[in-house]
Amino acid sequence: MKLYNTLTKQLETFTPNEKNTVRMYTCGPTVYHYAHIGNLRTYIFEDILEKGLEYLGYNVLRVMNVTDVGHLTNDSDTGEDKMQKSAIREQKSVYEIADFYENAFFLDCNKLNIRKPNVVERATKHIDTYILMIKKLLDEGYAYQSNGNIYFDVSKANNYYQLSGKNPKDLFVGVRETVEEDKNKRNPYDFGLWFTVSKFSNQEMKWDSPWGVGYPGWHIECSGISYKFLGEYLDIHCGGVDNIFPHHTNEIAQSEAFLGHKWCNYWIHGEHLNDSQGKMSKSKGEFLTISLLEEKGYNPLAYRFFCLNSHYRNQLVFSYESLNSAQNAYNKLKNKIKKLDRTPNLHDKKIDYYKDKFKTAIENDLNTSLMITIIYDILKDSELTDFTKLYLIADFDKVLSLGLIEEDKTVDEEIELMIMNKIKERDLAKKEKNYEKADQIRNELFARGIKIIDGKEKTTYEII
RNA sequence: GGGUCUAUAGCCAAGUGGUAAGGCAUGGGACUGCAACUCCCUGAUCGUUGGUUCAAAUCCGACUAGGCCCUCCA
Repeated sequence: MKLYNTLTKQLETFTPNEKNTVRMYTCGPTVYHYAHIGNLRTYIFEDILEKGLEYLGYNVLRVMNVTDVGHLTNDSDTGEDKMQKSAIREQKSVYEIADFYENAFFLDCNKLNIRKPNVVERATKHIDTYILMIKKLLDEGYAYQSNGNIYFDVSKANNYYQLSGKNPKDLFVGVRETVEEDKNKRNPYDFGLWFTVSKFSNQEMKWDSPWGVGYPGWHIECSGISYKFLGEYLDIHCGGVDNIFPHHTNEIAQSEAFLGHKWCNYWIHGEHLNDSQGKMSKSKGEFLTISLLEEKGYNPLAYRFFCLNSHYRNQLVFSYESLNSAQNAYNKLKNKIKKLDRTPNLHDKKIDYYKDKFKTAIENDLNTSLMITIIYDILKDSELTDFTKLYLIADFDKVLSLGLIEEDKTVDEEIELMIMNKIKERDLAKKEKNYEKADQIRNELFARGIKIIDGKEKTTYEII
């Protein structure tokens, strides 16, 4: 399996620390608002990675955090905590907000067939672990206390700039003016591990610590949760590209300083979904959520299909034109699969051939577009029986999770009889060239979710 | 300014040195009373420009355009 590693900036053959087990950590959502479809693109990619690894025979242990504390809001409103801000906006406690949006997040994931990771942990539930880590970092000189807060000293870290590819000499150039300099830091890239002096007024979430009552820095939660649930050695860490710096960079610094050795071997990042203006955000343009797409008549899985048609490391531009095209293609594809004959008749001559092709696509840095093409190839292959086609597609859909194989919709006999009578009636009307009546029957059935299909030999129907 | 990524038909997109997958849309045809569904046919020399090579969309350089990051972000 080849994956692009941000750490080394190249495609690498993936080898986990433990032979058949993959320890994988993925940064989760900050639950202060609904996720937009751009956020969800990253979770789709991670879902494919997890399932792809499983398809190749690995046992994947996946952990994800849910951030329910302490992130700043976007740059238009300075010095407010996102959770706090939502709490004020919605007049709920920060914990109620977190519960609500965490739930909403997993509902969205569910609609997109994104499987929930084995372990999902709230940031606020592991304060003791962060304190333990920070203590050690202080003891070993990686961190320092300054004016009530604890900071990580970036100059003590090995290869601090490796992941982001930044050059420390260019530190100050171009740093945004809106960012207020924290005078307590020794080095401008130093980052907070624990705050007792809050930038926010009425910070609601606070915990006791050896350094006073306060709250953890943003980066320590992922290092802490990963350490607690996956141990000292991590195989894969994922997230969106925007996390490369500073979040993941800082995670590496603090985790490796704490552990005293290399922590994670593969850093895999998903590119963004953009709109015509550039990066999608919650504060700009239309706030695109899965629910909004549903309201507009789109199937969430058509959005998944849209994402899978491109590569996770390519920026993808969202437009309704593209989504329409994806939904069209998705429906047609499902339609073709629905028409396959389900009579058991396995003919396995080419099963391995297609499975190998599919594996190769996974191994090629998750080439999802190619995976979908293989489905089309199978459908067109006249050497395969329908049953074999269904078997293969179902097998591949374990990774793609596009809901390609639907359960047979059974119709009870009474209704079936009714439909057949209607069809007979309509055929008669057609024979008599009474098209008005024929169309009326067709419309009537359609309104009840029954679609008439006029074939060459006979008329059939389909339940929609 | 520094870093990083990208540039393939109307749109999405694969391609990792040997003469351009796939999908959507368009147009034509078959089927139909009409329509829908379905089926068949239909399109590009790969941003520009140098170079390496027997051979480049694929490697290297320059240029152009664009995205993202530079302590909020998937």
